[in-house]
Amino acid sequence: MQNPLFAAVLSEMATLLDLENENVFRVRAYQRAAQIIEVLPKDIEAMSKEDLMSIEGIGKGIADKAYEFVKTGRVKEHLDLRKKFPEGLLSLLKVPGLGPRRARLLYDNLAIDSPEKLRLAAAQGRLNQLRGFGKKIEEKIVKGLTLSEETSKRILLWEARSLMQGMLEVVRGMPGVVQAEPAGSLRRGKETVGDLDILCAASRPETVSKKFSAMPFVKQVLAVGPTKVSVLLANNAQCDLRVVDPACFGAALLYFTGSKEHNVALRERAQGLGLTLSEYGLFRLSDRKQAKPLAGKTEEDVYKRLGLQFIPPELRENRGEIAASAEKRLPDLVEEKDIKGCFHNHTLESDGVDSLEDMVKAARSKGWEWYAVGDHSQSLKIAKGLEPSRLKKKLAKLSEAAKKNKDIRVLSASEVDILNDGRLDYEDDLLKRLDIVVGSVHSGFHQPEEQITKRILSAMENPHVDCIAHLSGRLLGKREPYKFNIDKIIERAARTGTALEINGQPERQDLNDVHARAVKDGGAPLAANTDAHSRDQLGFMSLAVTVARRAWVEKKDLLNTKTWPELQEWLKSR
DNA sequence: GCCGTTTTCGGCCCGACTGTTTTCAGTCG
Repeated sequence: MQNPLFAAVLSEMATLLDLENENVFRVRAYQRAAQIIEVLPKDIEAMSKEDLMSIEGIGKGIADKAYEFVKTGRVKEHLDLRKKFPEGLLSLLKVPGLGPRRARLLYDNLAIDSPEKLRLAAAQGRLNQLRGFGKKIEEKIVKGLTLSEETSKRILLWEARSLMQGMLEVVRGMPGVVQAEPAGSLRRGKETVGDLDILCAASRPETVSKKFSAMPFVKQVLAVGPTKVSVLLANNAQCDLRVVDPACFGAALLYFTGSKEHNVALRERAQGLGLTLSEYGLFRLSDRKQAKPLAGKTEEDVYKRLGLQFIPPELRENRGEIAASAEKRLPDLVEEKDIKGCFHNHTLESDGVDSLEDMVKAARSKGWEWYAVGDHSQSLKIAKGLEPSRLKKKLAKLSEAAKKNKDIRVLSASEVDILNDGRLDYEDDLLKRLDIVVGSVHSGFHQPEEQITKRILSAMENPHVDCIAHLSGRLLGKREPYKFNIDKIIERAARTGTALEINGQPERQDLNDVHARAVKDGGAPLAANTDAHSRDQLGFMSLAVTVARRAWVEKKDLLNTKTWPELQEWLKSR
């Protein structure tokens, strides 16, 4: 899969062209193309130039470069551009407050091409000899240097949601606040969140923004105006609060939720209709003073006036949702209330912390109809994986639990390692006795793509294997995914009817949204699992469902929306 | 660089905040 690499090349070209002071629209075209390629479900290697050019935003220029990249592994113009600037200049652009114009000034006049040189020059007071660099800018950049080191880490969605909960309570309790909602990538359910965005409607905006910037949890105020505040929280997470009039809350929520690309596409659509859209509402272009909004109180109103179905926030990434909405063919996204059970959970027999009885009790209180409990297999020693003798004992315990719990069907399961050579960690006659077998890769992460792919493919060929867990093996912010061929795996999963898991652990969220959508489009079954290691972690189902929604997944696409009789039928058919 | 029931040339989303500026450029989302 060359797509991520080529996307990175395009993105860097955009930055370099920007440094060259190229036409901003040319720069934007490269940025846009990079974003498109990054989430393209099809491998560019397998696409013709015509295929590529049929995608909106990709023309002859980019298609030619894609062809060059696939063929030679590089793009000549990219290398030529790189020669013009030293490597460190690109890292300067990551400093908050430093964009291409100022970075170029620093480089041309003071030969500054790294954060270290910048810090030194600032300390020597050499910055303010430059035109446009006053004392304040200098201060801002020095602060930004430290800040970029501290805040470069994105927060996991799970953590961000719980932080947001607290902030919302505070904002909603402020005098004059009518309404407050989370916005930004958190509302869209992205796997990680760069900052926390809150939108609120209030009668007197300036008192809210003032009050907010003085809250005890605010460590530093980055910017404060009458309607917009940016602060750093105690944990170095950035939080933006925007205060608007209740009459335009919908337009503002739309704008503040993003994504940026979705908003741009919406505004372009508005223009085509002779309208203009901003956070203040939808207006006629002829209404210069924006005196009479056509829509703005709710998001639904704005979409409707643009001739669109309401688009759920999880889909707002400009990945075809606007066209689908215009043609009234948006998916009916799965919801957490549709979930009837879960395939992949652990108990204290291996590396969980709660007993089988407690896990079942927790599953029942979620209203599930069935629940599969499985621990790790013998090879995973670090997690106290079960040898065959212990597994057999556990099977007896499970059938006892199944007898005791009439209102929830307790199923026997195991998370079985796919060994380095592709064999499974238990013999077939033992696997046969389990209701659900979940196959996982927990070792050999550094094997070449072909070998890991082969292991997973051969596991799927085993008729006892029902589901493959956390396909990529990634841990967000800690471990990169190993290399595997997603197309081959999806094809095999569709043929063998093996489900691919959407794992709800906050660090995994694996499959990711792009892969999960490709699985759906490829006709293979999906299962949303908590991979819970404690009672509380059954809550991770909400994360798995969020990923599924971002992947355009409907109720019918997820195995664990099946009722117990439906699931029985599926198990029998395997 | 991309795109076209106004156009193959001339457009290309929209606004807030900041700082250094006497009217606006740069950055950010």
